[in-house]
Amino acid sequence: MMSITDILYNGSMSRWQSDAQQRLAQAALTLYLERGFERTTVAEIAAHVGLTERTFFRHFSDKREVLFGSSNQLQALVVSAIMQAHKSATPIQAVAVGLEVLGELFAPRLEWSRQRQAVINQTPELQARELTKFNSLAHGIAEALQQRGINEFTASLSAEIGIVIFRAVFERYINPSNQKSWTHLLEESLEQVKTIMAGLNNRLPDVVGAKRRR
Amino acid sequence: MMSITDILYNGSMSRWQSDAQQRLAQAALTLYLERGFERTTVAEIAAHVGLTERTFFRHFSDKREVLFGSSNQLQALVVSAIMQAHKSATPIQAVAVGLEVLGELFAPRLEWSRQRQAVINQTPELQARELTKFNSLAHGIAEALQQRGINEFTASLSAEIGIVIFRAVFERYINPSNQKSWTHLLEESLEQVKTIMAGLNNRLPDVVGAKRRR
DNA sequence: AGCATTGATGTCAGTCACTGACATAGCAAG
DNA sequence: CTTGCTATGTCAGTGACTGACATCAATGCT
Repeated sequence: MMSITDILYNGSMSRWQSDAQQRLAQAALTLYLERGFERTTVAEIAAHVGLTERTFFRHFSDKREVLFGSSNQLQALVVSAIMQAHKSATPIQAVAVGLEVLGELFAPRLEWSRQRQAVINQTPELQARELTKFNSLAHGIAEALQQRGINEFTASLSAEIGIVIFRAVFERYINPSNQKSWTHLLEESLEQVKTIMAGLNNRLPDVVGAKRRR
Repeated sequence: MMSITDILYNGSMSRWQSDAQQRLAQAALTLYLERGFERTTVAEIAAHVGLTERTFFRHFSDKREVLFGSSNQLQALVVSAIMQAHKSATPIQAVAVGLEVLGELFAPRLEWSRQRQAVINQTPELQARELTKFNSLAHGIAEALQQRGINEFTASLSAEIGIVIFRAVFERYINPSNQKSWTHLLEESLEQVKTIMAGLNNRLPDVVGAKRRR
């Protein structure tokens, strides 16, 4: 069974020039915070660590991607947890198990996560990239659920609900005034979504039905 | 009370050169379908309707945005319907009402919607833009729900669940093999999400709990 | 009719993200 | 010491997007 560190560890550490990648990512975050994303040029980032624009693009496909290196690891973690969830777990329970393990991922990097999120929240281009990462994560989760024998429709709906919940939990977890644990916030959000959907049963004096009957 | 056509009608029609915008959008979709998004240049699109690259950018902020002109109207429609939903409707019912009216929007434009979606599905850049539109729509819905007196947490969760459901419905509605009505697909998806969330109650032989107790 | 105004468009020069082709240099293994 | 691999540099180029300024036709006012 893979441990968290197994999954997180980047196996292929080339011996020279150990961490151009890391240094570029750090410099990028710093500059994005100082000058803003749009007002910092890739050449600047590279120069700040003694490298060239061209080298930056050999490490990151994109000016945006430099902030999203960890999302692959995140996805691997969630998927792995979901596949190991108890066989009798329902789809939403499996997703919950997958999301719960992320608490251990963010706890140590709280301050970094806040800075990163501050930049993203100021930059539409980065928000768009974040959304595509979430979308990719949803697909990964849906796939994992299908391997648990769940049909595609249920799997993708469950996965996307998982993302909705993840985003809600993360936003509140990151908030400086938050006191609650990751797991606690997760349970609250799950419960809230369940409650919301139970609201489907409410009898209406017919407004929806009115159109349907036409 | 505003009608659909009231909302959709673009009030400020300048009399000259009435539809450079429309013609650019049409040419763009056509070219994106033929050559693919990345292999068509903005200059080409403009040239195809006898205009200049610079003029394109006066009508659309972006090479992508040319495919998303109708999303503002869509958002206005949904929001308007939600605000007019019966007072006793639960949050998810209000959202359902909002989504239902979209059936009338897509039915007449089915073929166009399919072509547009075909291009988007082939182009990551456009998928990202689509996700930001959905995100914006979610914010609009959440705001509308808050104006109905719903707290922010419930409102934004309901709104994002609404988006998840919308995407599921739309994807199936667009599918050439689909026979079901928009409303029918909507009801199915709502019911499915409710069922999924009900799966939270399943008693587990403890896998989730195991970690929590540690 | 004549003239000033306004809004849509054109022209031009420039910035910056990103790419392909080719060159260099350090370290490793034989 | 030579051969090879890999990270990096250099350079030229494309295409999205912007700002500044010019043009031109339709409008409205006199």
